[in-house]
Amino acid sequence: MPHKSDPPTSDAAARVPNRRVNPNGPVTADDVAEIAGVSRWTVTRAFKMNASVSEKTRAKVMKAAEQLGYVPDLLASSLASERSNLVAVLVDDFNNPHKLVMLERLTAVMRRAGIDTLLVNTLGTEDAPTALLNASQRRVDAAVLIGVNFDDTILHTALGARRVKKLILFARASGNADTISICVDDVVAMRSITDYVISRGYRRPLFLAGPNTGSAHVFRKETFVALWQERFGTAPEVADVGSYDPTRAYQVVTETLRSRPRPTLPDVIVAENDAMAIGAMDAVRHELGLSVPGDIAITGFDDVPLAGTPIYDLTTYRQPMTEMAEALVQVVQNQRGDLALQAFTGQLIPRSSA
Amino acid sequence: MPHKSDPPTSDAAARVPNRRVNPNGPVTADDVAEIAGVSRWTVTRAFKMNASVSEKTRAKVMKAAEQLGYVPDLLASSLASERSNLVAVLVDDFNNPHKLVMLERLTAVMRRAGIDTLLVNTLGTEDAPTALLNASQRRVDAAVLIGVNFDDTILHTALGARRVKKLILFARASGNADTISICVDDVVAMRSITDYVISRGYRRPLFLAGPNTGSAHVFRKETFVALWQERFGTAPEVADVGSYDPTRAYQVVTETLRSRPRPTLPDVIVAENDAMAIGAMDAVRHELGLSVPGDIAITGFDDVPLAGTPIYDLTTYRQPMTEMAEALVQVVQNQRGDLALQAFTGQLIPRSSA
DNA sequence: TTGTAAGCGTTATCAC
DNA sequence: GTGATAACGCTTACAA
Repeated sequence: MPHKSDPPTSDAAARVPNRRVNPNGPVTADDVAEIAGVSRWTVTRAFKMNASVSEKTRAKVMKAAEQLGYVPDLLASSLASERSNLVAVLVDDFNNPHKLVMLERLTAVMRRAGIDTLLVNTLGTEDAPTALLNASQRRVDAAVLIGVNFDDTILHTALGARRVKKLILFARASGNADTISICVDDVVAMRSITDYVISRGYRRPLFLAGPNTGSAHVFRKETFVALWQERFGTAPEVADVGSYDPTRAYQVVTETLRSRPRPTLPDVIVAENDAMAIGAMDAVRHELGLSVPGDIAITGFDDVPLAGTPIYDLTTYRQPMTEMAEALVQVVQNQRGDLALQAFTGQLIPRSSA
Repeated sequence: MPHKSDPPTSDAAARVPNRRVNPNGPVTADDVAEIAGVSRWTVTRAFKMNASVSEKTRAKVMKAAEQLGYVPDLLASSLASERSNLVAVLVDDFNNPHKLVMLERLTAVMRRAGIDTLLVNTLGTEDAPTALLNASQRRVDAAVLIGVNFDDTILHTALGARRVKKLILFARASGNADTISICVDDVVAMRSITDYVISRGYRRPLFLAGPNTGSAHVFRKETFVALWQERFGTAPEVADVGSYDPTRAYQVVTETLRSRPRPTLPDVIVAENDAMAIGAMDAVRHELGLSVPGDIAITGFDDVPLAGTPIYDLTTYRQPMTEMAEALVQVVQNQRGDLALQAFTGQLIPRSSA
């Protein structure tokens, strides 16, 4: 046993297991074990919820731990076990303020569940697979995509034999059957928006569509068009903005409507999300000199903070973020792994813009 | 040597080091080493930048790694070494859209430097110490505070003997000498805003102040008041909003100015940040029915995306986020650890609001 | 330049 | 309910 031969160290105590050489170093479970007079494993158990430890022993351990300032090392724990309690959240679009709302809910709910968040900026669409690989190197329990331009087919290919255990689309439906998706039911949501718009008497809608991504798609445009067609027999006008950028929406609305005779203007703009709705409203007021909703009404989707301000007061649709985040936690913790798609129902928030 | 006695496994090969028992498990450096015909340590070296490996050996290793789909395990690496290349970013205020800009810059710059971001939602001010402790359990190389309500004195106390190696305040000055702070020089910034306001002929300012936090303070109000006093011999009017909330700013501006005779109204509102400036502008237009800048001009601070839109077109001050993020990386990587305070200079962005 | 042996601080397994 | 021992996959120190 060559590795058991006499070490060159002068101090024999340095070789004795369960004895700290450097009393100033980080406190480990061994230190606590020694003080508490139990084994290291018992210390570990005391820090777990469902472990079989007698209350007496646990109290003894906790006292020693507090005394020493011991807290379990999550890194060592992750290495030794199958779970890291770490989830990567990949974001590729930091322009939409709704991302901040999502991040807030996600981090709050996950932290309460003992899950930490690795925030990964994909630095542009092309980089997403690399970002995912990077996250996998930290052994995340799951990777959550809350961006818009991800193509989960590409991601799956890129992942290949990698060890990202779960790939979850958040607030976005997936065309890919083996990708878990947690989102609102776009059909239900658009139906309630469409019903509202119709009930308010609007008859010349302009639908403002966002980016047309591959599989991580929202089905809002398709749904609205289908419902309108079904109801009135005519297809509604659609303008493609191409991205969820309010500035682009501003430009597209301006270009689309600027030189039109008044009677041919839409009476309502139905935007795929609030960011575009806000850009559209700015354009209607600022560039076209028209009033909202007097001349043109507007609806959005997401209920970003700005939508609730008196300036915009936007009629929109709110997704149940907390519920969705809680579902995500359950999926990560394997309490709901069977469901590939989880569709939630949000609520219409009627305000004065439409 | 009891632990070296015959194992119950039927296959003797399972006991031989450097040989995989389960060929389907995760690929380790040992696997690559075997294929490449080198030692595990050489494989590790090949994946480091400044390691002393011959190009030939490295090529051999990389080929084997690619073939096996090997990537280094950052968790194991962190456990074994002193560096985790992981930085915790603590946020306690997800309402300010500027946070999204900061997060974008921070994550982008850090990721390019090989540093991953742990996003920690402090769930309210009281929870900050717990959040920090939580981050320390992941052995982060540094904790960055980009919130506004942190009191780094409390944090320091709470930290005590914990192993958060560095505590860094980002975009916020510190009153605490042993806390590193990376931010713009508020005095320089406010001087350029004040000079601009004065040069445009405004003489009846209203300063809109944010929360008055303990040590993680901004010195914008103090600076503006001092400069104005110095220049005109009179103290400018100040209204305390108490938080960086546009809705609060909206209310405060409305209440403060609503019933005032026109000649006593301010001719310019200098807000401590864009969020408040935007709320103020909405109030001036919507509640007071006045025009900007015709009746009342407005300036902000941060240059959030919304500030650049035609509706607000806000005169503001832009912080050099990328530079600041790069400085942060250098601090984290110990290339600048000597500096306690790093003050950057941003630039005034003149627009039509003032 | 490359290899060997001993950790890093947990968890897993299986005894007692 | 509790304890001993071997992983987990890498880095450090030192030897070759």
